[in-house]
Amino acid sequence: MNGFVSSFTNRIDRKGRVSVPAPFRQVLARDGFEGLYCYPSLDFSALDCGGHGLLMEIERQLAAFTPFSEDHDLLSAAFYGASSHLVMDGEGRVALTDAHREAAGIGDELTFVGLGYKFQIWEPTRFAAHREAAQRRLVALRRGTGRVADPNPGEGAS
Amino acid sequence: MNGFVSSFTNRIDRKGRVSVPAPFRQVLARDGFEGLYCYPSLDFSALDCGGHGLLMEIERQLAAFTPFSEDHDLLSAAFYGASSHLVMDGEGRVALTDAHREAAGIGDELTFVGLGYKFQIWEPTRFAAHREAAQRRLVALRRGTGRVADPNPGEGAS
DNA sequence: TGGGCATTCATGGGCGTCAATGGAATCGCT
DNA sequence: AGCGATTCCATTGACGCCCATGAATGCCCA
Repeated sequence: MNGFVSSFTNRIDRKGRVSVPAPFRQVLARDGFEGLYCYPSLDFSALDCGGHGLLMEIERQLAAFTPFSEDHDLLSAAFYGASSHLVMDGEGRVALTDAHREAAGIGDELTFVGLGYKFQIWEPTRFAAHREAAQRRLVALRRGTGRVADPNPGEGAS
Repeated sequence: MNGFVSSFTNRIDRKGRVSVPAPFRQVLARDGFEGLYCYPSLDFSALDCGGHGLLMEIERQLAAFTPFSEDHDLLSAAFYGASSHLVMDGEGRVALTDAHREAAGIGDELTFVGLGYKFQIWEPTRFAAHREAAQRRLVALRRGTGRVADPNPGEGAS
């Protein structure tokens, strides 16, 4: 297991800096990525972040379109154009761009959320709502497949 | 037999630590997992815990969705985002996160419940109720299916 | 077979280290 | 020199690591 796991909430100081959680820094270091790759999510009001693993995944997606085609260039613009390469200071902090902070509706606090091959940055309140939605969706999906027999279908969940 | 079996109730000290039952530690050691993987159950107000076996099960489920799809990110958030990799100290203790303790309604005591390939962590009172419900349902199921001819259908089980 | 001994475990606490955070100092560019 | 941006240092709180205690269990031997 060497992906991004768990979630952490950190504060942004008045200079716009925020500490990247130490476990995530370790994953990035193992990944060999200097700093942090980051762009607004296409699906949520959050930021997608990662290192080489994420970049490779993006390129893999782009490879599905013929180079120099209009679609390819459009996608490239969407990904690369809106993304930035954040560098960490000696203490492992980064400064988000204003555009990114706006895109995610972030004030003076944010939540790092591990998603395995990448992680997301959320405004904490929005993430709380998002997580609930995610769990409901997961339960619905699993009920649909009926893969796992539930020993106690009547009892409440959290 | 090398799964998680039986249940144990331990106390949480004022530093938030709790001893993982020695038998469970041995199972994890045999599994080769350093520490303990843990996330809130989707069905109950409890925590699901385990080692490599549990992680592989999660990855297997996520693999059914293409990366970057909305569902994939949702599921990742529900699993990885809500989970944590707890490391044990020299005495085999772990510290639950506040979020996890809240999710399971845990105060200063908790119950480890072996489920074979994984185990759960419950607030002791809630688990007592859960176990009763489970037994009632088991009896009902057996009556309904009539799977094995029961010479004494009126008497209780176990 | 009963008592004593050794070991394992759960639990409590002290202490050093690291991470998160805040602020000062320095550098670079104009 | 002025201003923003980057680098460096200080504080504080959390966490990991270590040792002590005490209870319970299993083992050995008389």
